[in-house]
Amino acid sequence: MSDASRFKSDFLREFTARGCLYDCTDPEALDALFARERVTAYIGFDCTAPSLHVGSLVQLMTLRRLQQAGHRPILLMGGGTTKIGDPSGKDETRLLLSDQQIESNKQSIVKGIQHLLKFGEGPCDAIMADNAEWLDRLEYIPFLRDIGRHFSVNRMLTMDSVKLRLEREQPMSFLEFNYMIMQAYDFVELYRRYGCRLQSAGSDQWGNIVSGIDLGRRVENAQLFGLTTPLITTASGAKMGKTAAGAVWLNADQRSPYEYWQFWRNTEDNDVGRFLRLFTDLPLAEIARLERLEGAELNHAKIVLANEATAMLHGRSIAEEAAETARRTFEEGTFAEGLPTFALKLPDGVLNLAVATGLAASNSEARKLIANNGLRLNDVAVSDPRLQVDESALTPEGVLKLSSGKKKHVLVRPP
RNA sequence: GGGGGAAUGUCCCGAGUGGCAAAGGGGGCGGACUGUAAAUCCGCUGGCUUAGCCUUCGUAGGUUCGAGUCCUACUUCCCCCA
Repeated sequence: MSDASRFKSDFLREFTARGCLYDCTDPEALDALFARERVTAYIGFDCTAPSLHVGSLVQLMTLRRLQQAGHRPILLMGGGTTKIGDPSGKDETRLLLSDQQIESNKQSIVKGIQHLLKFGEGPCDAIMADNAEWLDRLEYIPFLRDIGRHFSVNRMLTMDSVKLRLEREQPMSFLEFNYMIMQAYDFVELYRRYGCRLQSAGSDQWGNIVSGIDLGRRVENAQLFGLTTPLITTASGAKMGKTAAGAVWLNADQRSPYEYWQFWRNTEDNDVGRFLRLFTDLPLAEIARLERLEGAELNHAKIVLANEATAMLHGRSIAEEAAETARRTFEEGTFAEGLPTFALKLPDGVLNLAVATGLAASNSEARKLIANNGLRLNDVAVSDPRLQVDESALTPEGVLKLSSGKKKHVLVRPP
């Protein structure tokens, strides 16, 4: 699947060369379709949280690359399917969200990723849809007769999303069992509404995609396609986008642009080239050059990666600010205004400050951090957990820098 | 319907003779070494007003000076017989 030269279409050549392609139904026919006409394609995102995280970035990049190659992407928000919950890859049923929660998550998600795609009325402007528009209105009996009859329960039981749950003896409700059918129906509905021919997603969605393709053939006699991207892990094998502090959210109000920049800056050496290809728009030749850097020189490539990834999500000037904050903090070791800042009243104990700024989860954890020589106040290690911090500790700039370890720094500025 | 087994530190896996804040991993955090990398080594890893106190071993009761450990009931899951 990695040989880009076998494709004729610009999109699939580029997509493959960047390491985005995992699997594809009928690659030859899809390639021909891409080469021949403007293709409408979609990816669905459920609204389970107020923000997507880095784990969804490959999918978002797919939509972006489709658009760049002159095709038309559909961003499908799962306002309806989120009410059911996707069982794929999960051992346990997810908590059900309220309709209001789903709606508010949807708004927030869309806001967070607006820079990645160009929406509008043009021929390859992105379209936003919400499957609640059609799923909420389904009538049970007609739906079962028109759509349900095309699904074989025997076959559904063999799909990984269901099979794995059954094999591991984890309960699966009938509600979740229906998720696959809803997703399949989405594909058909998007075909009817927008002439959508392709669904893309992560490789764990293969079964759901194929179900949609089958359904399209049966009810619309349409030839639909599926394209999956690899599950991205780091070179050390960890799932990407999960850090100790939790998921790497895309929305700025959950993970500041500076922290987002830092996330990319801390990429492992062995991931730099791959991540540049997957997560930036830089030309492949430029990436090849950056990737050849060795030793400490590779840090330059990581900075480029952080700049590009942050600029794409938040805009170029915000990325530059983040880069400058990082440069001042790490290269000069000085105070940088762009660090996460907390307004806290000042005569206070260090333990309280560490907890209030999120550097420690509890007083006990803060004590342990101090015992391990890991907490620093204005770059000086704190040795006494009972230390009281007052205004005299403020720098000339009127702030206080508190650090946990070498990398996590925050500022405290009294109100 | 009958019989047997399992549930442990709210990240995961997992040991646990009646004295247990509970072995050992993984993961995570901190330190050393570095390049804000990896690998390696060391420390920490329930909470609090931290020489002490409080809350934890599926749920609810009970026996005991003392229960993760014994008894009873319940819940969920696994295996066997019908």
